[in-house]
Amino acid sequence: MKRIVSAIEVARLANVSQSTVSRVFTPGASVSEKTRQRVLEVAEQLNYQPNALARSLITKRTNMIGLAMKDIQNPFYHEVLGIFTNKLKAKGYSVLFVYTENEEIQQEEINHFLEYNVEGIIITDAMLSSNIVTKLKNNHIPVTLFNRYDKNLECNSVSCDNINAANEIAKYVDHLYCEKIVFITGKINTSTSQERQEGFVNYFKNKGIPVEILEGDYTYERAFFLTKELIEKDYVPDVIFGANDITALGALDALKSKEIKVPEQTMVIGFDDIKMSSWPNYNLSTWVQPIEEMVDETIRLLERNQRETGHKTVKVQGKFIHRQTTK
Amino acid sequence: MKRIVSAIEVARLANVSQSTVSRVFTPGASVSEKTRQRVLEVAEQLNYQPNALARSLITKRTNMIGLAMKDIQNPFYHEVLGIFTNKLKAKGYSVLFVYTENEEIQQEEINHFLEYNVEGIIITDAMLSSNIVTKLKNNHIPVTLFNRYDKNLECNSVSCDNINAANEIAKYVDHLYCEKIVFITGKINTSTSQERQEGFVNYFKNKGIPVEILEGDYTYERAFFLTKELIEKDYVPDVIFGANDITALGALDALKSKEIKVPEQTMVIGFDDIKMSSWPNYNLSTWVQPIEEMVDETIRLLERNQRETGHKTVKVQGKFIHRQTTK
DNA sequence: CTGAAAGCGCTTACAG
DNA sequence: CTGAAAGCGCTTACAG
Repeated sequence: MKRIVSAIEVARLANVSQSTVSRVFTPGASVSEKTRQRVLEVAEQLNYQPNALARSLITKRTNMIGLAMKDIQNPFYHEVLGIFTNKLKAKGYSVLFVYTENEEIQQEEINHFLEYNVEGIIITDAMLSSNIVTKLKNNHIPVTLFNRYDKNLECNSVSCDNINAANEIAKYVDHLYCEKIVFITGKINTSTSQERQEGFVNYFKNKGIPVEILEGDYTYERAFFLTKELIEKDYVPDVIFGANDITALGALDALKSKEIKVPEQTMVIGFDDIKMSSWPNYNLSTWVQPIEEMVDETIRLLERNQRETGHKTVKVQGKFIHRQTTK
Repeated sequence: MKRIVSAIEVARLANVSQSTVSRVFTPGASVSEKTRQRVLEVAEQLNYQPNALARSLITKRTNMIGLAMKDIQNPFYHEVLGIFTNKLKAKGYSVLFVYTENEEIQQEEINHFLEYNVEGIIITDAMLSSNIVTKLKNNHIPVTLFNRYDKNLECNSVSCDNINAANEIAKYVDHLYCEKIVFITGKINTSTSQERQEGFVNYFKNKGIPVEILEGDYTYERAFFLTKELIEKDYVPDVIFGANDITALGALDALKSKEIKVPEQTMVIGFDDIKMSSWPNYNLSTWVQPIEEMVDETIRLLERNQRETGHKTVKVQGKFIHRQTTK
């Protein structure tokens, strides 16, 4: 049904060899201007387009990057996705996209990437087993974890310096003389939630100030419920720090529904700076993850691995942005 | 640097021909159980994986679908993306993902898909020029517009029956005895906004009731601004119908910021039923687009075109869901 | 600057 | 059930 026009047909019509047609479509190859024009004309007329698959087979370069993503729920990752595809496109890569439902990427999804010979894999918001990392290493295909980190995994990782960020937030909260301090975690098995908790709680531990830890799961609904429950138990915190913005937004809405004044009675702080956080109705104070920078670093690590082996861990800083939910 | 293990190497080690190795990895091909086991073992040991590129070259099937998406801002499309990739994966397709910044998909993006010989293209939340549609038709590659429609374009289209939906909403509003009725449009050059406006406005036109049209652009910010402006001019509508949920949410927040009681003073209705609309703090009444059904239809149309030519337009119905922003 | 030829890693008639 | 061989559409030394 579908007939692919090949270089041979163009060659015949243009009265050149197939090699010459190929050269016309290979940047940098030497072809006389006259020949080039003729070939281009015929190609246009025949609707010819070089077959990337055949080309990849011989050049061993596919220009494809596998991108796996979880948690399509969190708007943060949509921004991430948009930036990744744009930057990757600008560098001439295509994106093979996989949406995964598990916290850990499955063998099946990785096989998929391998079959297509992707030149690199980016995993956002999910983890890999060390088995898979090893397998990938054997196949010499570089992997970068985006916004996740595991010191036992021998692969690249790019994330925010969560510990330091949470520490800064704690410092900020502390200078506001808060006593009743609440941290709502994200999914507790994620490095992001663990690190943010560590940075936040440790600061106060050193000062002998207790922090109430509530186990969330990075969803709005859970944070809403937890906060509501808190208020119903007559516990009105001075500040709630949510492990991400969605969490903080859930807490914020629960506070509002209970008619707690923000920031007067309770302050709320998030993490990510998703678009919604700056909506007039929320105006959430939060930690800005520098997505662009993180994406750039991720791509840089991947490209670096095309020349040399080994893996690197990159932590970017980001910054606190003060809006209306903190004093 | 990267060395691909080929079927030849497996064949040598397993003491069979390369053809046999190939057969082991071709479902339905006849191989003796004994041979199969031996080959599988060696393959495992060598970390062998059939090369999808080489396979595609000869079978003329790539199992790749090109998915182009705009407006990564609207959460509706994230849900769409998640469902598409899952359903496509379940059918054995890979997704080549492109994020586009223009309302109209560019030639460049399409070329990209063509080079990789995708078996079908899905365009969500964006349009195509008729030029490109023609080119695609010449290349026999089926296209389906998702949530967009243009009667002049000779390609498949799947969308909600927006006219009827908006008509139903109008009917609902009407039985509540509203007089001051506002419609906030989306991007005015989109079929979705146009159709929703048509269905809504025509109903009232027939009754001689005027509808105030405000030109939005499918963003929260714009809707917030327009609504705020309205209230500041002392015009408090009985109902605001936003062309999508994000628009309605912007209007809703503006109303709240002006301390207008919802739904008592002003009712608000959206379209899409994104996750946020059911957040406790919003509880937006809206029209549910049946995404799953729409995605299924889209894939069905694409697969249909592998057997027969021609194009179809599918309209699904969806339903109104009453929450707290309407009486 | 250009052509003939080898080869990338597969599938699939064809023959046995 | 299995192997030898042709061929998918390209790139790229090699030779001229």
